[in-house]
Amino acid sequence: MKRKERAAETEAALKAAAKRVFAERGYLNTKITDITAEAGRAAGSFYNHFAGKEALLESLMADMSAESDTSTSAPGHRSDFTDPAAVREHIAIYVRLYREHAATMRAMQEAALVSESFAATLARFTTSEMADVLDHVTCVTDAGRQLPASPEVALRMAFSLVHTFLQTWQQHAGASSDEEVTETLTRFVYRGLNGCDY
Amino acid sequence: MKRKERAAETEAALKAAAKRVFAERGYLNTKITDITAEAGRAAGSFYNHFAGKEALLESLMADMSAESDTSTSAPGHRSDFTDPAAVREHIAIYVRLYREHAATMRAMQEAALVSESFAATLARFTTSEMADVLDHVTCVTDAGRQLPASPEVALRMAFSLVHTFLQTWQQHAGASSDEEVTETLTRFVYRGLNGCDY
DNA sequence: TGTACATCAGTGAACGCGCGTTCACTGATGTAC
DNA sequence: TGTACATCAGTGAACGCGCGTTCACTGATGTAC
Repeated sequence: MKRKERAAETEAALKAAAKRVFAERGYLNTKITDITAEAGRAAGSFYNHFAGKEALLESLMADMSAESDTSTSAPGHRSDFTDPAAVREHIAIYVRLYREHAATMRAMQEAALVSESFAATLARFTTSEMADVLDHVTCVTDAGRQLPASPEVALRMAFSLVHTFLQTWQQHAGASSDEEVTETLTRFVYRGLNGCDY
Repeated sequence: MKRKERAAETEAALKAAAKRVFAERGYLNTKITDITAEAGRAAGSFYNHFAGKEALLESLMADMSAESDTSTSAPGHRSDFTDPAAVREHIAIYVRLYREHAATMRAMQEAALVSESFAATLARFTTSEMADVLDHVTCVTDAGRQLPASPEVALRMAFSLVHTFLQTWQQHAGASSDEEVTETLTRFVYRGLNGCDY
């Protein structure tokens, strides 16, 4: 079975190369031959593994989704967003996910701007991520505090804040540590949701 | 001088057509001939007025910048962000600007992803917008309250929150009025900056 | 175990599509005398 | 005011570049007997 191994190796090499190249010059600016060159393979080889650049990105996205599922299903996590630690914990998970998959995130963002179907995929991803924590937000109203909007909208704002901030922050990479970023985001989001500081 | 009039008319028609087409299918997905067709002109006519799609977008961007300058220089506006009305007023201005120039905003966003120079232009625009209100934010610390981060970073978070929210909101267009959107954003931003509700 | 054939991963030159850009042309407007 | 020529905005068919995609070929791995 050396054949399948070899094929799997090449496929992995193409995906890894794609991530590197996407991170460097972006998804839309990347040509198929950029990926194959970075992976050290011939142009034609690409199509033994993917139908096109879109299919490759879908594959990268699937990897990220899978990893996201495992990290959110960690047991015993705090689930009440009136508790600053709970907010911080969830943001930290997201910061880690973003750091690992920054290239895929950026690529998805670009693809979503251009393609309806990628926009839908990305929207589905975000929605599913939000669904996992929606009940954490309703704890705020249960505690007698007032959210800035409906739970769905408030959560969407929190997510877009985290998302955009991580995006701009990782461009000026290494400016600050994960912990600092997490703390800053936690402060703003906690206040926004709860209407008070901690 | 009928010639110059006619040329100016065509140029205006091309810009207006571009805005419509950009809004509908995005900047990157738009071909030169899409714009000329929408404007009811021949393909070749385009190059009498613009060196390319980029130059046209730069022109639209310049229009937006100009308008932004006039609207922020309105006299007698409230400039202390410990006052909810001041926050609301500024957000309202931004909501209006965004509504007017949604197509240009979206186009710039897309162009910035693909081109360094557009990324720089957009960054400059955002920075200059932020500079106009930075002192409003420092009022918060002057009043003895604690910002969630440095004034620059806190303001950047507020901006990206507003920006992203408007972007997703105008996709599901007409879901809510300008006033509602302004109020929702004001709530979240005010809390985030001041650490308390109003 | 050896031989003959089949299958598969990988190669890279070549093909062809899509679209930006050009350019010779037209008709209208402006200018010179 | 009239005539002859110049200039300009606009036209759209055609050209050509860039890049995605194909395909005949190679050498290696697997299979049949």
